[in-house]
Amino acid sequence: MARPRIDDVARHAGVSKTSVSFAFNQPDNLNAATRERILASATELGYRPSPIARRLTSRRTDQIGLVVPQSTHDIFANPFLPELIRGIGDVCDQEGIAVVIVPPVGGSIARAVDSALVDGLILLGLVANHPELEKVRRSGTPLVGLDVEEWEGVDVIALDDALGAGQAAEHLHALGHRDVAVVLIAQHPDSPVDEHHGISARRLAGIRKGFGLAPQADRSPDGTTRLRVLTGGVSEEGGRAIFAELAAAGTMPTAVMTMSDVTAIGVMAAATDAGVSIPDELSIVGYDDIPAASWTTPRLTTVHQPIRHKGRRAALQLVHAIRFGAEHVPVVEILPTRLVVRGSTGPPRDRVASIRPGEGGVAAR
Amino acid sequence: MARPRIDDVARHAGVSKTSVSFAFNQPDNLNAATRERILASATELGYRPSPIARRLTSRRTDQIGLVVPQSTHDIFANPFLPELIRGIGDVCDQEGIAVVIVPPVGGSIARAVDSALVDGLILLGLVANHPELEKVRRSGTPLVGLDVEEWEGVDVIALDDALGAGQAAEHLHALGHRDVAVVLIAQHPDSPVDEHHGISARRLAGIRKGFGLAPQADRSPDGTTRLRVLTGGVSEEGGRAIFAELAAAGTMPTAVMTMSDVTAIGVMAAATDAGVSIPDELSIVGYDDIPAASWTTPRLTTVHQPIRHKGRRAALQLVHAIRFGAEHVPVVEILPTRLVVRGSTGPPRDRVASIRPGEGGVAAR
DNA sequence: TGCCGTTACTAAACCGGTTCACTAAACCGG
DNA sequence: CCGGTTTAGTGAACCGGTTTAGTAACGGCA
Repeated sequence: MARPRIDDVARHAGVSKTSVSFAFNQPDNLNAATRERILASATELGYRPSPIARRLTSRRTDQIGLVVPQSTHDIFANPFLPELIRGIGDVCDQEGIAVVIVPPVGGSIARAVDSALVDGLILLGLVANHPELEKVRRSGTPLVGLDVEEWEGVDVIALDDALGAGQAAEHLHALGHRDVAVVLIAQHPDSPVDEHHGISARRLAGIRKGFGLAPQADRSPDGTTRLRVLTGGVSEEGGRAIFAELAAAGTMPTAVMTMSDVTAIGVMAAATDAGVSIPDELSIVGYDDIPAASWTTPRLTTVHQPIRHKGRRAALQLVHAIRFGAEHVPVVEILPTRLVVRGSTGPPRDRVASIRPGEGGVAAR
Repeated sequence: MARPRIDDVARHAGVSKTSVSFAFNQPDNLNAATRERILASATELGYRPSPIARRLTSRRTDQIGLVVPQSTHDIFANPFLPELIRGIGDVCDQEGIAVVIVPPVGGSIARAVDSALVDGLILLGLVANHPELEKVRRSGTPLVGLDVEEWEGVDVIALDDALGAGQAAEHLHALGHRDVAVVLIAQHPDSPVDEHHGISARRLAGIRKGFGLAPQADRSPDGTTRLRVLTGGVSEEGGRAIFAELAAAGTMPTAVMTMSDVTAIGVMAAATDAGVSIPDELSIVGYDDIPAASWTTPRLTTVHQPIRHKGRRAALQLVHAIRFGAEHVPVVEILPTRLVVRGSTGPPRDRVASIRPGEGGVAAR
């Protein structure tokens, strides 16, 4: 009744287990008749070589892991992830490698990594000072870091975060926005955003520069320009919560910049529900340029990043690192971003009236 | 230089390998001092128990596979999938089980399944007469089928496809639509849709009934009602292609029904680009009710299905099947669907003028 | 002192395959 | 008919852990 093993087949076919192994893996080593007999026995007994045992000798799992910093439920609320996986899949499908999602187990990324059945890992959204990062590196598995700072001996595929966010900030500044909410990424809702590390910190620096502010300042010396720095979850709901927070604050900013399109879409949806017109009463800028960014009305102004390409590059580097081991030379690759101006940004309302009544959106796409 | 093995640690710490194993798995079997010494040796040598070897004795991989009928690239173009995975993740994260994406390898699902490193499989989008299905079942791994017909000895989580699609059809019929395009799912672009099996066939049957047509008919006897049955890819691009196909056909239908929201969104985007107003000139109905269905303007009328719940149920049944083996009793569960009427459907234009000029949409969130 | 139950640890078997080193028989050219 | 090569197949070692069964040392108790 138990799963038949290779010895069972060998006995049934009257051969050694080596021959059974050959029948499946190196048929040319066997006489055609013998091979058929073995395969027939295997079929009759319902035998299939154990994938695990096979992996033990090959010492490869033919799997790579995508390490994400949050639960599967939360992380897949962001359409960025599927888009990234599409890129990873382009490489992995080709190579016969399966992709495993590796969320933290019991809150610990290191523990998840230690028990993960993979030949290599793509690390997503980990800040450089993450306490478990060094442990993960010591695990010995090949790593590719996405959106992390340069990292000794590890491949890194990242963006020029400050630049992309800075361009968006300049765009808003040029339109006349002086009171802008900036929504950073709340990774763990309870822990505050690190001002010195991570994606949010780098982008915030670019944004301040784009608005002509001093490095740590949220207001200009003359008080005319003001940044409201908030944090929100990366999901539609997170964006809706941000809008509610802003609406409850009394005065609304004239624009909102988010670190992800899905958050921006949430802000937009909540604004629309509340009868706030976009972009006249509120301009919204996203980040990523996921497909859904052009499904909204108005379409979302956002910082484009080549998500699928990023996934492909990460997978390619990882496959190379796995294949060539010590000979592999890690790469740090900064991918280009660009601001895509669509309909969700325009001059703030008080200036609209004096320039062009009616729709103040900037046409695009 | 090679990865240290358990024997290396044992030698270094001056104990047997059993003790090293204990240090990691059953610390209570060891004197505290010994345990610390072993762990120190392990750290010094950079030792970590091989996840594969571990799995060989435990005979569990602690992974489940999500078998998809297309490439990772194509399948993740549909936001349905991430939503499903969120549900699966709710269960798997809890149970310490990782989720693997299992696309066909070299076109063969059976081959992918045979080499998959999993304790069980969730099968997505496979028709009951799929040639490899029986092979997959014989692999002996626990299975849960999503959206398949009842299947001997296998858990099935599905929808009442005919009912949900039928309600949408009735809705369009009641609005006055008589010339409607129905976009079925093109699984393999080259192979025609099976009229008798699979999701598309079941839904089409419901649609015909909803329009008052005979079982195999695409026109009513009096010729007033007409269904144009097409197939398209499940992606925004697929939807855009469908619109192009319709636009090239000379006369446009007054409504389009699709089998997925993402296709509907593609149709809507292409229509908007072409200056076709929705729903006045073209009504659009989707299927699934993914989050993005309410990000469009107008919001998408669609058949809601409980996607995340479906994922959770599938994962729960699978975990149960894995845990209880022969004692597990397979279940067939039909989840409810409901039509959600939003803004993308309205009376066809020629009737709009006589009823209510201007926006003809049916309001809804 | 002798018996028993813990505690701490170990040798050997086992998980289910693949690979290495080797042999017996068949074949082949000179 | 002989030495050398090919074909077909085998037993044993190995992949890297866990588990089983057992032993030695020690303390407690009658």
